[in-house]
Amino acid sequence: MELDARKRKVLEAIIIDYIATAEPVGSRTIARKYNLGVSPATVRNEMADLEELGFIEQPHTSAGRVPSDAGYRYYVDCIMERNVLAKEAKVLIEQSYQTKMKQIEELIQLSLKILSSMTSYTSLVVAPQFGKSTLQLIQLMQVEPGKALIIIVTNGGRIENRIIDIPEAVTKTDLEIVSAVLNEKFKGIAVKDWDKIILKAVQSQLLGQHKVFSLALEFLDSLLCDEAEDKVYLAGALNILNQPEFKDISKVKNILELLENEDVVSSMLKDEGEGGIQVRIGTENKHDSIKECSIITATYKLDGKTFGTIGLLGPTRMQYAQAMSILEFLTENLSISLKRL
Amino acid sequence: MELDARKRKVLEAIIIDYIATAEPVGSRTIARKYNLGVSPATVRNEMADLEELGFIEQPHTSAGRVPSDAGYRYYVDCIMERNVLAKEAKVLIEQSYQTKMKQIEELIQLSLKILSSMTSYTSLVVAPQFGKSTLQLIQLMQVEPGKALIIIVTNGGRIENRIIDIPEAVTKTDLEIVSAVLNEKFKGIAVKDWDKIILKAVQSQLLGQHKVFSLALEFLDSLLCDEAEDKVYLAGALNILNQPEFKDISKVKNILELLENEDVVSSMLKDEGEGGIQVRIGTENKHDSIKECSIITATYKLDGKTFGTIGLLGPTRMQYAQAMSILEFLTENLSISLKRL
DNA sequence: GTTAGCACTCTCCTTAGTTGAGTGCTAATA
DNA sequence: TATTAGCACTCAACTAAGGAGAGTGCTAAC
Repeated sequence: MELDARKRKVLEAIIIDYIATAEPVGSRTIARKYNLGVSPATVRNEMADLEELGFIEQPHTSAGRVPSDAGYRYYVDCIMERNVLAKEAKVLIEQSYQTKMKQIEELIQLSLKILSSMTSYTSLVVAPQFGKSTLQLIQLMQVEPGKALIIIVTNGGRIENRIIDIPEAVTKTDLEIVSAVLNEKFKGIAVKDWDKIILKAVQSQLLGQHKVFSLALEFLDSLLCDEAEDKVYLAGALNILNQPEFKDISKVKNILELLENEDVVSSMLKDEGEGGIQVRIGTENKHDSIKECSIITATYKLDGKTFGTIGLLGPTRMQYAQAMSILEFLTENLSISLKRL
Repeated sequence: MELDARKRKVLEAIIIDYIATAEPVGSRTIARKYNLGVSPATVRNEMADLEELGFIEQPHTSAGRVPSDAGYRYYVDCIMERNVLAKEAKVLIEQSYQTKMKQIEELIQLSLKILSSMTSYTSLVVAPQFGKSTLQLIQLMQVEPGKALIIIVTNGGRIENRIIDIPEAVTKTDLEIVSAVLNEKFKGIAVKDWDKIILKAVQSQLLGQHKVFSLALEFLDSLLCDEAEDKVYLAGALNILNQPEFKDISKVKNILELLENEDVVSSMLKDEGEGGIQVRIGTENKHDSIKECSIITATYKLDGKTFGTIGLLGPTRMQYAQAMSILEFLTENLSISLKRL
């Protein structure tokens, strides 16, 4: 759809003004503040057209106009200029990533904090899907007779551990042998490639030797099952309370409840269209409670492969340009820090 | 302070009614609903006395009465009968603890969920202070050249790990030797007893042999420092939104912000008076944002020693008797499950 | 000591009127 | 033909006034 230049200007002015004020925008305001060089009457005519096209709406007869989801969509796709992030903001982000992180979780929490404090929206992450990591180390150790600690380390600094019950007869040496075999079999292989077939093969091949094998394999198997449940982190959820459109407590409650559900958050962030920054506006979201919100997502990488998704949740009346450029610059930095880990 | 029987009855009726309705209670309501066998006028006289004593208050001249913090305090200390928990509730809790838990964290999260769902208040835990645990296993492993994983397991199923940089020259055998020595020195000793003095002694004794020692000891040292920061968990924070006294969004915001701060939550739960169930009502709390809330806390144990604190946060208009008995029964079950871990 | 009766107070709700922002339409203008 | 000034109209938001209702404190009678 092509709009003529003036209509675009009017739409842009309405959106910018509404984003800033959260109040319906009138023709007079636009004509005066966004010097288009025409009278309010002319603007009114343009607005009537834009309304017919579905880009703006009137809350009630004698109010100003408010952008519709379609309006925001057009703005994001066709009007908005991709903001170049201010130097100070870049420096701020880069400095924040200077501190040495020890764990991948710390790094993610840090990223969320930066995002939320810079944008004052809610920031979300679905963490490294386990399946995409490759194994660096697997080790079994005796904790006390009858109990063993099994621990696996993957690239990106992720560590998983569990204590399992083992037969009392199993010795430390047994555990070391098992560890050695498992390391040999799985080291350097992506977790998602340890599919059931490989597991089964190893299992049938080695089962006779030690009961511990089957227990260890059980653990690995359960890890594979857990893989489906991505880990979710979020920060700045309470920023929602600052938005005037959410002064109604029941709306806020619905959103915050949604955010407490990891599966939901994970599905919210999953983007079909790979690559780059995705924007989902208002009703484009599946979940009812966030049909008045927009979500901006980006992916971060490790070893060149997409590793996880990080996103921002705000009202549809969102600072799209600014938020997108912050998110973009931050994911770059996150990916770099992740590699250094 | 001693109140005569009828004043106690009136106060009790006011509190029970107010807890149920969240509306100021009038003399007529009490006389009729809580059949005291006297007329509203008599009740009014009693109420005037109770107000003078500071146990109840009037929001405005022609409203009913509302309990004051002092009123709740008197009720909890002197009037309230300690509820015996209903069989069904006990069964519910016991059943919930049947499922086999693998990690202490899971166990705590489960407890919080039970608490919040049964009471519809917010439930809080400050987790096992590290210092109270005893070491079961400490182990160093090579992950890749130049990087080692250090892992320690304590009783109660707590596992801590970190990846540290080591000189590339360090071999697997070196790490095993170091692990063996550390295990020998520290196994079975409470973390808080590895005080700086012991650490220093070990350090000076062994430093010459391997650089890895100093790195490992550094890790242990940093664990000791981290000890001060208790881990905090919470569940059901959004239950606050259901309370009519918190329909004002700014109050809610203040409380939820407070709950996001781990140090604050930790200090809220710390109870000076050891043992048993503690109740802190309204202004008895230090933090301004929760001066309209009450907190009930209890401690749970491992090996006979107090291990952590679990608590409930609700409006001062709280179901004290019920909440206390649920909390009491739950901590017993939690302590038992913890031992089984 | 208890109670009925009554005047009084104060919040809450409803109604009506006023204000102001903003619109759409029409006719005049460039 | 596109633009604009003018004007009547609409509707939310605010304010003021007038009950209605709940509850009190006081007094006098029981």
